[in-house]
Amino acid sequence: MQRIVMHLDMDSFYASVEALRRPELKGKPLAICVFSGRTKDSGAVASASYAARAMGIRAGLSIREARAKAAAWTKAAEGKGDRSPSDAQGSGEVAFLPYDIEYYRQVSDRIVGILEEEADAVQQAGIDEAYMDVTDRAGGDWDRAREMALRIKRRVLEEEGLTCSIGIGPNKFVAKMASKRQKPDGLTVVRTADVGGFLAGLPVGKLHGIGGKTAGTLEGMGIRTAAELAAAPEKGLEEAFGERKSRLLREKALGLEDSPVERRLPKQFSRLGTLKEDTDDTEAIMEKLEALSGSLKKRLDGKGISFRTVTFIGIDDRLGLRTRSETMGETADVAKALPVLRKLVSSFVSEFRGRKLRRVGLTLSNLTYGTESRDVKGQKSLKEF
DNA sequence: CGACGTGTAAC
DNA sequence: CCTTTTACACGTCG
Repeated sequence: MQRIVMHLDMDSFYASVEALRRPELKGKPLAICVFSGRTKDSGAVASASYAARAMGIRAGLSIREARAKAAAWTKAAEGKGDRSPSDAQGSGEVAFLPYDIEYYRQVSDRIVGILEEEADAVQQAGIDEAYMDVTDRAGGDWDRAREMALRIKRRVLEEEGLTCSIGIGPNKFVAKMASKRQKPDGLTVVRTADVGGFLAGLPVGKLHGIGGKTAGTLEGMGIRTAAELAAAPEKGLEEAFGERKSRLLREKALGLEDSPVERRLPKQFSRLGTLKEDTDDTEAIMEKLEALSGSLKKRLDGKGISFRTVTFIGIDDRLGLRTRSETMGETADVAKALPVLRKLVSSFVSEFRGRKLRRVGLTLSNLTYGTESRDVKGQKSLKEF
């Protein structure tokens, strides 16, 4: 049977969730911010509501830049005595709210619960998106799949008060591209026969998985659209990208992909934070790492996860990132990670003497789920579950 | 092959 | 002067 896959993407997820908590904010320009704590306004925007996006505020901007955009907008509106619809909704009063990932995770988990009731298989792909395989339930019928998507959108709206956009296609890649087509509150179906036409005119950089670097290289080769990429001579691509990646690029251009929708367990957990001031002092760094590891501990303990590999992440004053890691002989808990981190940090600072760090963090990986322990060869040595 | 470090990508 | 978190590919080393 022809596979049918959906991709659901929540609309400006963080901002919409905050608007639910504080209904007076609904429809207003909101910027959900990660305040780094270094200065009053240091940090970045993690998500912006649609009213804020209309002012040019979007995820990734520094909070300072976002405030400048908000101010510029207000000034322009005042100067013209203008009250256009988007700005009647509250220009000049962009709400800059702190981001609350714990809470967003709770909402996200409930939405995934809904999806699991509606689909044959669900794969979470980030806090605000998920793939669903609906082949069996739709009986391979695109119209039925569309009805299912409408039902999912209705349930998410009724039960969580949130809108989302859904794309439907013959595989995950096309479904993902389709969900981006119409937002917010969109629904886009791309049948197998329509895949070619759907992708052909898209700039290569818009294809999921092709970022700035790859798009730049392709453009340098005169390849600008998916159709041009699909038709590009194999030889040139392989010279630039190697065999494996070339094949991947070609498949993207053609919308060919067939990986299953499957529940995945995280392979690593990490936390990164900004130091009050740049430092090369092991003790100051350890203090920050202890705080960060505490929040990781909560997440791991709750799920009964242990790990073998600890990675120290250091980001210097020029924003260059370096890592140092060590794998232990047996699975460990967070308490055992601290002495390992201390070792990694001190070797790091002596190696990069004079290079002060701005941000530090840690990653825990090589995970073991459940209560079993594991020896060096990765064999389960106690109870299987 | 496992371990380690880096780059790319998406969020 | 700028966030966070995760995944994965690739090169290299022993």
